[in-house]
Amino acid sequence: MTGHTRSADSPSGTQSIERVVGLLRVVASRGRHGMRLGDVTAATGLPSSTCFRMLQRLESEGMLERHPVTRKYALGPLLYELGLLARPRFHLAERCEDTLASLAECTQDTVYLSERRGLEAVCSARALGGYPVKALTLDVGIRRPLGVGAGGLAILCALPAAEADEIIETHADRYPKLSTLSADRVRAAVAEGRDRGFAFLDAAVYPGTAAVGVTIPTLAPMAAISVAAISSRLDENRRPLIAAELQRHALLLSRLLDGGVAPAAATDL
Amino acid sequence: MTGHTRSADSPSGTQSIERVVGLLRVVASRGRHGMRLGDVTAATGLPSSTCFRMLQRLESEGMLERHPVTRKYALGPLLYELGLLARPRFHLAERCEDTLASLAECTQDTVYLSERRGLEAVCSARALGGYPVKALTLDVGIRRPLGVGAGGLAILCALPAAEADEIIETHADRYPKLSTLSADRVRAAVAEGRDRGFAFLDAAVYPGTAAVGVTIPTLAPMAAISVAAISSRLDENRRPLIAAELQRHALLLSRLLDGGVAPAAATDL
DNA sequence: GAAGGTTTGCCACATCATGGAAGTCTGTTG
DNA sequence: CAACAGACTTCCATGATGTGGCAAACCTTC
Repeated sequence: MTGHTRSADSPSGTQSIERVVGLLRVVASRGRHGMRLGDVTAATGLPSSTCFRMLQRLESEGMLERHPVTRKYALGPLLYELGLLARPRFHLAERCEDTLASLAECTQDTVYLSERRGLEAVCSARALGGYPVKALTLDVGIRRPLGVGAGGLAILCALPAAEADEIIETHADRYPKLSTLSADRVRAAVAEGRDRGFAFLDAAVYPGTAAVGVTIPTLAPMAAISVAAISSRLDENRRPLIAAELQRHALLLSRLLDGGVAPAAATDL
Repeated sequence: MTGHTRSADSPSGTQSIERVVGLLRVVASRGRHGMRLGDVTAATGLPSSTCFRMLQRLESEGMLERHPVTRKYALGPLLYELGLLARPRFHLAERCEDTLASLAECTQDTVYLSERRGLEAVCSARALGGYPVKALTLDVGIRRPLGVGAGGLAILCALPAAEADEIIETHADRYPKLSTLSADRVRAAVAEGRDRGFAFLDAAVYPGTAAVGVTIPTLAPMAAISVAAISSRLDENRRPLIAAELQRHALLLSRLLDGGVAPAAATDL
């Protein structure tokens, strides 16, 4: 129970569900790569035997799937199928599609849409630019602690300082595991981001890549868009230009969306 | 624990996971309609207090979502997001797309692809024909007991008689809840289907609609395609023609797929 | 206003998950 | 090739954890 610490209140007997969902989220955090048993135990802090048993059962139920040779666990077919039925009524990603594409076209780089989910951000859409060296650091669906990645960082920047700090503190031990970041570096990046007006990270997860992010104004601290590229394409000169373009498009999105506001995202906070 | 009875062996301590997944599957069986608490307790046989607690927690985790006014539970956003990452490597639906479309075009009616998952069939793809009155009895992602629906029925027909009987017996009490069928009627339909060479159901789930189904030869009893329409379009005259067309396309699919065989589907049986 | 369905709470009980430790399988290293 | 280390799997006694029965407050709905 490292990362996914949530609503302090465990209303009543349901530890097991919390754990199950936690496991799924942990596995999801690695995307389609999958994780070995050891990785999972490390990430969750659960004893390996407990972990193994649960993963095993989740696999036999089809929620997970394990590569026979690598022995890595990945999200399974049942989840895919359930997902087909779960398409939310308010589908932010869908409504942003065109704007993201436009941003990708004018920056030539990779554009991401991130939505806040509790203490994490989930990448819910992606658009590719034309530049031949692409920073595909993230797949659609991957969730990471707020602060890892420019989108999540922008969300932190938009949050009340106290809340942001609390979140960073909660994730303190996860940052180093997933990135070159530390709680301190995240705090610093948030502070800089607040001053500057946009979030920026260089080589946070993958060396040689960087990203700029801003929140979507009307969606307050719940959603952000970001542009990722190789570091050389986000140097001091180009960075502000990209940020301006991001802000322009974020504003466009705000207008586009102003009718309906996302009710979904309110999982818990 | 009505329907989703599975692998007799509960290897070890994991009842809770079995239950959780069972709940999700139950909710999924109603598609995006959602179910009230009462429906869920009825479908699972679990005491309402237990059921309520679990559903509540699943909701707070984002796995489920409940309509604030209807109070119906439906699959939640987290499942959608996890589903994005779980797209299986062997994506049968994707490979069948064109063939299904062709079948829809030549029959003018609705075409479904069903895959066996344990004791159920999941609808994994759909193609619409041009005829203006469409039988959209099924959404992609919905899973139902084998025997409800022409696709699942065709799979039963392709199974060894003993196994099919066992499955039907297992579902005996679910059939009446989901359809106008009974275990006996399913058994009869399977027998007829075996003789006839294709599965046929009329007014099984929705009055006035009917469907014809056949399995995909090389995918043995794991996948089927079916055509659904209003009953009047599937009378004694047209039915064999449709069946022939189905068989032709099933054969096409077999050829198309013969390279790779579905390794995934082996959840459990 | 009565009837059904839902939500909360309570609590004794035993089931069920737990996790330490021991066994087995890798594939890695000397 | 042998022996090791690390990761994976199994086993089992223990007690924490979820369970489900009951009943009371609550809403809707008919």
